[in-house]
Amino acid sequence: MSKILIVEDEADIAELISLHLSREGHEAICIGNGLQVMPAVLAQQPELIVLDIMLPGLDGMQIFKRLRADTRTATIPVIILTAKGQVTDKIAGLELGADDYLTKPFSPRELYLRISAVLRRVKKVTHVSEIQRGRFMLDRKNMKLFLDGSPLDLTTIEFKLLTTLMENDNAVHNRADLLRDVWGYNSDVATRTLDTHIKRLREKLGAAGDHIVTIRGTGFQFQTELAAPLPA
Amino acid sequence: MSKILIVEDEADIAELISLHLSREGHEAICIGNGLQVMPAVLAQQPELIVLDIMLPGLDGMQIFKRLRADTRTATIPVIILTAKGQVTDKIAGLELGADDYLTKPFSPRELYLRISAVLRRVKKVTHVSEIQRGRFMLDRKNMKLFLDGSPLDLTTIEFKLLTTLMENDNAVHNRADLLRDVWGYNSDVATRTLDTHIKRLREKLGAAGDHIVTIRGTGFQFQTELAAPLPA
DNA sequence: TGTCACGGTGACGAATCCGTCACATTTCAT
DNA sequence: ATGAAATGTGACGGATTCGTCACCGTGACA
Repeated sequence: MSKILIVEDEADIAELISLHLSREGHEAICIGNGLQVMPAVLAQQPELIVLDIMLPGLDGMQIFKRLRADTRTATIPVIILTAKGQVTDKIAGLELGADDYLTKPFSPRELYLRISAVLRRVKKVTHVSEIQRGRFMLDRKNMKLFLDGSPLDLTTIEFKLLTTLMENDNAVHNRADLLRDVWGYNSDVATRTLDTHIKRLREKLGAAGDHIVTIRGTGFQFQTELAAPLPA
Repeated sequence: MSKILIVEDEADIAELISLHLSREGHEAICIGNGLQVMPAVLAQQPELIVLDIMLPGLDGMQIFKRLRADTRTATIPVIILTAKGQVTDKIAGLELGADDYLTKPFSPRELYLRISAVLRRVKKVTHVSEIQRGRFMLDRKNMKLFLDGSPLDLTTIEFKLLTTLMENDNAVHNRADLLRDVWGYNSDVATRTLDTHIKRLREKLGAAGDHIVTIRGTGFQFQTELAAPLPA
């Protein structure tokens, strides 16, 4: 969850991006490309700026330069949007100062991924390809799961579901979130499908399936450390 | 130059390996197969472990499992040595977690080559879940490929194959390496299966399939930037 | 130019995967 | 205790995936 400022003149594009980002859990603020950008940045203190650089007017480049020149804003990461075919030397030179850039048309999903990448880089949160949770080890790179050191085959969906649960272990994942994270938001899969896959996962995990806990009325949870059963 | 820990009971073999490795510019440390392995690993922090798994006693397997179970050592690549004819189910199950294995007798040269291969592979591991290569963007986390910003569905194997090629783009991947990296060592898939999947990949990539280049007699290569066709 | 090995391609059958449904079981509020 | 809602479970069929094979095209080399 990060606050992101979108500087974009085309209202529909801005809205599309904004919608997508908020759906992914970010806070998106949109403003047009103009003189009011700097004040907005100072007021909002966004963690990242998406800047559409309208090349004809070069306004975007001016803004970008000013952002970099001002001590208060110089460290805010910027992702630059530019129309296709305008990846000129001007951009190429400028790009060195930007954290990333994207040419239109692009998918909102891709922008989101770039944003995630930049934020992760900036926050210095290294993304590890293996995640360890108690007896479990998830090897994302090879799509393998190890339980107590021995490998276990999962299907694509099972792996993704378990990964989602384990990334935030001991947290409650509600059904809607899980469906969105695993299947994507526009998927029309039935909510019961989730139950089926949970069941299949538990089956494959054997006794360790206990780690997947049902939160009735809400969703599911991966408990790395199981609560000890109460003594009788 | 990498620090390599050799766990081997037979002193002459250990010495042979050690000698050869140091001659090739590595730092080799030898210890016997026993309880002191884990402490040694933690103390030395080797970049790779060569583990002789004395099957009769199963000690090696215990050690290997412990290595994989411990967060501090789970990511250290391990090459397993085993006597010929002991490639049993036990090994087969275990092998999935190892990075490579070699049956005795073997030539020091071969071991060195395997070590180099593993180190090369491991060191190239980007801890970023998205990798960008020209017009392509691989999203490992979501197993998606973006071509010029639009998403493209790949199957598990296709994704893994392409990932392997793209991680070391512009390098030649020979058939044996690809088969091992994508399918695992013990897989008995025919070499032609690789061709079929290459074909399927190219198909899905459409015109951009050109980026997958055949190196006749050797293997395949992913070229991020295509060489411009010579003018007539 | 002819030969042959290597890689490209289309097809096919088996296996797996996956979404859905119906029914069973559990949980919770009343 | 009872009924409704949520979840567990087994089964089914369609879709996808995958490995293999036979045949074809092509490049390398003599």
